[in-house]
Amino acid sequence: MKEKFYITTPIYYPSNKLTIGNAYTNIICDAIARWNRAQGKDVFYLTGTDEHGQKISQSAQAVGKSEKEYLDKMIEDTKSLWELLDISYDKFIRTTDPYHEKAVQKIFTDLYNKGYIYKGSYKGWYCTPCESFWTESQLKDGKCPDCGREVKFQEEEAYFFKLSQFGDKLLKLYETHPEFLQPKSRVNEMVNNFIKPGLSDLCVSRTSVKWGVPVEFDPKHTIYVWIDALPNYITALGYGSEDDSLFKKFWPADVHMIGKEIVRFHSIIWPAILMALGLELPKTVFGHGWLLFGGDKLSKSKETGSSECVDPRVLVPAYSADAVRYYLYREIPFGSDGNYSTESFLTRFNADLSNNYGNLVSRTFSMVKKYFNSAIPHLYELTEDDKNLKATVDNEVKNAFDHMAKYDVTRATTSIFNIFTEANTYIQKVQPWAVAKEGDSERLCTILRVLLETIRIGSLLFEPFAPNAPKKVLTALGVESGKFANLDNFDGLEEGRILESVDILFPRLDIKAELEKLALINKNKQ
RNA sequence: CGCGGGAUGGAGCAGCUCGGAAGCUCGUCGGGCUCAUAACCCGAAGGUCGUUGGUUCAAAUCCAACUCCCGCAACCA
Repeated sequence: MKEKFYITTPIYYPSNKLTIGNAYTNIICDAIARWNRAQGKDVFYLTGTDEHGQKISQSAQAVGKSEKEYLDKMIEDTKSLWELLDISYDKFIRTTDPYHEKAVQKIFTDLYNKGYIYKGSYKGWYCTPCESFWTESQLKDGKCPDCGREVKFQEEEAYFFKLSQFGDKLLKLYETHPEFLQPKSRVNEMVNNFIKPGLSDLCVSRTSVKWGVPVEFDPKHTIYVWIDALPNYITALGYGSEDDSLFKKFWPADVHMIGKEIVRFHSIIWPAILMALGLELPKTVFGHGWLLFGGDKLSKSKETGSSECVDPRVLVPAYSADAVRYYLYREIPFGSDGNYSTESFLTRFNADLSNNYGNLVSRTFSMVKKYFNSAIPHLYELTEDDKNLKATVDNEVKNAFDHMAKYDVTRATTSIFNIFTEANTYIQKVQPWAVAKEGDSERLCTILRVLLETIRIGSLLFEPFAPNAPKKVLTALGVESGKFANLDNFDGLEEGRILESVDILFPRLDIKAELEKLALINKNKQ
């Protein structure tokens, strides 16, 4: 049986248009999903949206629509964004999908029957216009942190999940499974901030919020976000429905990829819920860092006001999904926060994609055309130079695999590009044009074959990150894309086959002109 | 004393777990090549590794104190 691989993104809250920050998570997951598929694994890649709660109702009202109408439009936008970025998800879950709502009710009832949920009362500071409860510490100068108006202390009936029982079990989980929560530095944060001070029980229902899933046995309550949103990872697989074959096949998840701000929910609340349900825990929860803009965190409101144009809906049509994706993998150190800047995006585009990879393909193909009428030449005996290049390729292939096993897309892409850099250096060293002048045809054959094979291997490895340009190259080479094969040898091409010509993959950019262009677009948007 | 992360040549970063002649990318300057997308290759300049003190034959790396920046504190990826 094929090895399975289950990867998830968070489900996004569509109270606003998604930003490049949300897209970052999906872009990372996409490379990991494609990488695993290329290895022949049976991959399930899940993404979706979290569609309940007060804010959705408010956002819908603001534009004079029903929740359903509002959401359908937002979900359409979200899906088109994923399409734009070539996100190859296998399933898109909406928490308003009927099968999810049913399963969530079952889970809630199940937890109640098992004694993990009890009825109590929720006390807090209530802001009437916002219809929201706030804790003491959330208040800003004793007023509502959202609207700044007066709040009053209120009490309402609510159901609670016995989170407080799980402190020790969670500590033990972190201890015995250090790979559960990554990067490691996040473990201390959780333990010191939340577990050590003692976990309190979690409020899991509301009577004041109408837009939500009703509690089966007490319908004036709606199920609050925790038990509604987090279980999407299992309901998407059919848990709690008639057909749970996918659940049996894919659960537990290999990795929940999330942003660091929701680490707490995924490393404390979610495993506690799973333990209570008696289910297996995900193998890894990975809290990646954020994109920073001039050192600031991106927020939805800041995006338009920023001097940077970071809207993927603008960047992708102008520079390709490959470029936007590659930039994020390469420039943002995986796991940590990283700075996004338009200038460094454009610089990387030129330096890595045009000059290094694109030009390598271009110069090699042009020589094969010029010297051999585009027929893939024979590989004769390797010289020292050839063997050195081969050694580098072998080594970087291995590195790329090691890094991807840890989901480190930054180091993986770095390794892959080392291959292209090394190939460019090799060309300069062996000077095929000089060999051609000397008339040493055998040597020339070998040099170009070595280069084509190196390009083949590099392109195969690069394809999960940038699904378009490498595929063009592989197609031109007559190699099946999306499938790792012959990565350890120079025997993956069909001798004599005629290379198809390839257009310029990444046309070099005039950075100054592009910056001006983007600034103008950004200005008009405001 | 709330918790956590960071401070390394002009810019962005790696190295710090297991101390031993400071590295990468971009930029700048000089040279080479001519197959290629004015691309590619080689070389050079540029850093008292936040501050102070300690351990050591030896510290960016370990220890202590301090300064500055950033994030989190029950749902902004």
